[in-house]
Amino acid sequence: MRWYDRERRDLPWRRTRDPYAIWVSEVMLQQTRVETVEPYYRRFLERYPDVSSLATASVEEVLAVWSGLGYYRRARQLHKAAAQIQLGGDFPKTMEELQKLPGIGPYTAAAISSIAFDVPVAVLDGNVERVISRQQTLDGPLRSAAGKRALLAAAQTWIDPKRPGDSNQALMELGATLCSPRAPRCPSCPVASTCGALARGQVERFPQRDGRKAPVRMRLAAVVVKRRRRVLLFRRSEESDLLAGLWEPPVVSLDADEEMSADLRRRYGGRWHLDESYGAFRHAVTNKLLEVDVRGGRVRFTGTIADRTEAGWFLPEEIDELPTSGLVSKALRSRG
DNA sequence: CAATCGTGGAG
DNA sequence: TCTCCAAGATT
Repeated sequence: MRWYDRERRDLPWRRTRDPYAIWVSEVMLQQTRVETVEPYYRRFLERYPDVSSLATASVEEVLAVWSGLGYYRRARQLHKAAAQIQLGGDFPKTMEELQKLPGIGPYTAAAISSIAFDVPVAVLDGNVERVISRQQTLDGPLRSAAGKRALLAAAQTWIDPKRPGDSNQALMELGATLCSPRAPRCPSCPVASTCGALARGQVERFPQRDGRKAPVRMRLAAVVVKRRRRVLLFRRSEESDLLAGLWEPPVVSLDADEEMSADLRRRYGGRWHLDESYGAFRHAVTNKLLEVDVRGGRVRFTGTIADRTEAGWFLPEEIDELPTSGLVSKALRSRG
């Protein structure tokens, strides 16, 4: 705690104890770095300063403000939960109440509960997992339920009942700034003298890495079509597993040839041209549309335009108000 | 339990 | 350029 009081970063969500603000920050911080979250947090709270303003906004607008932050389900759930909170009256305080809200799991519930309401419950996030597993030399299967329980129990012993929120944040701060996954700064660590992994000279071996599946690589080309300052965008279907409901320019897979059956490739080849009306590519000869369905990394051909999503032409300043992915919002904003 | 959801920075 | 993975939740 002495180390934290001395070294803690001055972050916007550490300047408030408003449960709503803490909640927003915690959801944004899920799997997302502090530096990335900061500007989004400021913008979000400016636009939606309280539960009521968020609850009455449209999902579309909330998604637009969220554009570029990723994991868009979080924005939908935040919006949905705001409505639930407003109906319930008081802001939920306990782990149990908080976890009933969409988008709030064990970590976020403990974080809000301890930081905003002084409830002495430990959080278990990636940082705490790493710090504890190193300090206690817990090399077991961290992914298992039993492993999580052991870590949580250990984390709980670090909680200062007088300052639950700060002790949680201290552990996370340690993991984020010194006890990093790679190249940890052990010489500066306040608990170095008690660290089991350091004593063994095996800090970077903790926690045990889990075998990760190789990602599917896709080469995609986004085509920016401009006509009198306006840019062509189309809207992904709400049912899409990926970037559902978000706007984007026409996108085609550069690996389409590999996905095409040998037969189709022989007969139709790659003579596609952009169909501006539908934001897809139409084959020069067959008049078929090339629809890019990113689900499963597969490209499909469709013969109809019936299931095309909405399309439109937008001015650069209008794009800010649309729900888009980071690729679109950042690229189009910076390059017009 | 394991897969899935976006994006960006560090090493 | 490439790998790893971050203040996780959900199914």
